Amino acid sequence: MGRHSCCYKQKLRKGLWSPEEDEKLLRYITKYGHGCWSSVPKQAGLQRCGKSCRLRWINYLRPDLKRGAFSQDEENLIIELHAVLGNRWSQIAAQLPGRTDNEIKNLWNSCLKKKLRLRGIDPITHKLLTEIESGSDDKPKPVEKSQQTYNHHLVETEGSSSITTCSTNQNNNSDHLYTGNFGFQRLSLENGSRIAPGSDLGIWNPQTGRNQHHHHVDENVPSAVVLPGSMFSSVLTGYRSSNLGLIELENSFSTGPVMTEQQQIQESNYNNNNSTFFGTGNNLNWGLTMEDNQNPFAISNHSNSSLYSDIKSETNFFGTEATNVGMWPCNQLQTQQHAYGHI
DNA sequence: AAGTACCTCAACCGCCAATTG
DNA sequence: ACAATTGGCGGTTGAGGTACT
Repeated sequence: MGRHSCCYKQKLRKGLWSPEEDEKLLRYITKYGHGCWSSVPKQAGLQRCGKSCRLRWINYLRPDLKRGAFSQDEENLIIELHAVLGNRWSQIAAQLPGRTDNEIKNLWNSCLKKKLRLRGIDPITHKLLTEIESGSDDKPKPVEKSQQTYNHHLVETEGSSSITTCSTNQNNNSDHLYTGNFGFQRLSLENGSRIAPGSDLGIWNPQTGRNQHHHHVDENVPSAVVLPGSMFSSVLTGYRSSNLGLIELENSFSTGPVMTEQQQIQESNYNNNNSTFFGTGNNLNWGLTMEDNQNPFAISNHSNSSLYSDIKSETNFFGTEATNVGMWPCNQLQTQQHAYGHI
């Protein structure tokens, strides 16, 4: 197929749209909506195929488009999303209101790829070019779906190969392992922090202002389970870093509570009565937490409904957009939003 | 000034999956 | 159940503009 059947039935215009055509399409859709695209050109009096009308509307005419150059924030976000999603432009565009997949794709191909190379980063794998040249065996991102079947144990990864690279120093500061999301908060984990298996982690490079490495913490890290006390040693204001958690990648971009981790939590052998919360969340303004003394072990004995009984509203959750799973000290849960993060 | 190379970006192409009849 | 149609996506193209020689 390819070209739709309507294109064969009559001689249709191709190429750039004239202002008159734009006007016709805009007027028609504003008044009637697009409905079935294949019938739009006829109704609107256009010598175009429906597919062409759809594209013109989506990429140029619809009123919610943000015009003009991409901001630095947007560029950074695209780079981070690309590291996770690869060339899934429509999914990337879904995280940038007012931007189309087409323009993001164009920006990537014409500009961002080049910028990354200049920084010494491979735009396909998002790894340092020097690492690639030296023959690293690490597989490139994005994580394939098949890799996202995490096991459900929270384990200490200190000393494991997944995390030891985070302990190197750069710029006279420790090379923090940042966890977080695509919002505007960044949480740092000092070397030795405990990471959930199955997590995707990034290491923030202050020189480049972005993640330089991505690590997928092995699902079968053999260490024991514990998370005594605070997991996050500091909070910095900045941009996103990586995904940390147990939620499937696709779900991490959904808009409502992600229920899939329920089973994961229930199966967790996390067994600790101290103050650490195991928080889960997803994007936008929703997050799921376990309250009070409901450590995951205790919650695992609750009914399914109680596990998700506490859905935090916007006011209690500072995170935005894509989120995975995280942990934070309970004494900061309600009052110091920036401290616990939204992961 | 002219020719060429490069860049940007709107639009098309071809494929796939979902929907429709 | 099947084929045709449709919507959606990522890859690619090429016109027009700009920079360089």
